[in-house]
Amino acid sequence: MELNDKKVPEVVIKRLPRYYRYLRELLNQDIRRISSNALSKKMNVTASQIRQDFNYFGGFGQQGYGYNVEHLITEIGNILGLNDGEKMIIIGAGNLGRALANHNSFIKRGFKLIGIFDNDNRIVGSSINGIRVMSDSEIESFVQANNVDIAILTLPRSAVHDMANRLVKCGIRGILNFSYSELDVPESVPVENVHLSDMLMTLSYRIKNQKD
Amino acid sequence: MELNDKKVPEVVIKRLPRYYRYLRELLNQDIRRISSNALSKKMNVTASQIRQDFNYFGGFGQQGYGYNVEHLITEIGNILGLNDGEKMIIIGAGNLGRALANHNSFIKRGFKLIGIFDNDNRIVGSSINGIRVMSDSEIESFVQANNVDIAILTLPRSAVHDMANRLVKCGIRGILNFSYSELDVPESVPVENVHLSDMLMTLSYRIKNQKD
DNA sequence: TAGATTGTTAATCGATTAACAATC
DNA sequence: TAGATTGTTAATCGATTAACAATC
Repeated sequence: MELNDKKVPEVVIKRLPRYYRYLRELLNQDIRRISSNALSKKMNVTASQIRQDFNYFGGFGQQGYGYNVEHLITEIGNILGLNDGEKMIIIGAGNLGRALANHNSFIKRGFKLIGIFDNDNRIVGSSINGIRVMSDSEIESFVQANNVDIAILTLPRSAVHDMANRLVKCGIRGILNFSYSELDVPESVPVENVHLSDMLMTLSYRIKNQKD
Repeated sequence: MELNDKKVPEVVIKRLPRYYRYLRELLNQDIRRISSNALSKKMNVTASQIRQDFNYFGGFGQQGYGYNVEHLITEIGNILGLNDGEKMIIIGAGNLGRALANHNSFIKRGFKLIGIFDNDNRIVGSSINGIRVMSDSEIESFVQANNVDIAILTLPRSAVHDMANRLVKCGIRGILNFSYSELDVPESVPVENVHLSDMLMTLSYRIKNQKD
């Protein structure tokens, strides 16, 4: 499947995981074929948008038939790189880091958690969900030796900037950041931020303005 | 400050917490006044957008001077309802629920965590970060008695739909959902989803397409 | 007053929706 | 073949950016 020359808008990329989720649910229910119209009703978007979105990547349907669910899942999975077995590490084995390490459902879908790091020597050497906790000082060598793709940062705000710099220097390819602070890394290293406070604030606004 | 009659776009609301964060940082550095232009450089957005955004709420600046940082923080805080002392509960005291309960920085900013619930009787009655863990069966009475605003759901996928229904019935006003499943609640109850798998997928795509 | 910077209108850009010819 | 539904172009809508008059 050749990519169109048109650049895929960010907003389309953000929708792909949601399509992926719904399509897998369909397949679970043994629904093997679906039209953009039927899918649009389930997902509460327009059929037009679905067809436009898929056509950024070349069109996966067939006129008069619709889309083959299994095929579509495979294609979207490939677009998202879910079959590449991206390797992840968690940095910061505090409450949140440990929770994420234990939460297998966050971690599956083709992503492999291969290391956890902390600067507290009392827990270095222990194991969380079968994964060894290593010392912060080993990060560089580990990332390079294992070609780590993604680092999940669950560090205090004060530590996160230095850590991001270290990671960029040793070749990390992407960062999922849970610290309440925006990272200043080169454009070439994509960052996704999970700012829970921001989400609470947005929620608060929406609650407050419910009846205006 | 009177609201304009124009409806505030969702995308503007989503930006408010980020403004709030940056402005607080400025105040920390004892910067008491800033122009849209200076702020735009720090935040990597256009000055035009900043002025447009603020003017949805009536305009907080002064020609020839710029914006008073402290005043702006207060106004945005009010818009977001951060001074309303919204009350929250966490439902599901597994790894993630406990991590969130312990993570005071997620919880501050005017949001009050007043209860944790779980269906495992072995932990009911214990305490996490000074907050009592109660039984699932007490949720309805607790929400009603305490006027709980927000429920944070850290439940298994299978349990989350029923729970959302129970919460809506007893008058919850908003939901922050960590389960990998979309909730089907009335429009009147805003939901924010934290879908970590989706974020990893987006990150994966961006890594994969870095050099195209 | 002169300079700076907002508030606001107008122009541009991009994303969503509608429409329909192509085609399975 | 007739019916269905895509792929794709055109129309609409909304959000961002530019420009500048108002004003501190």
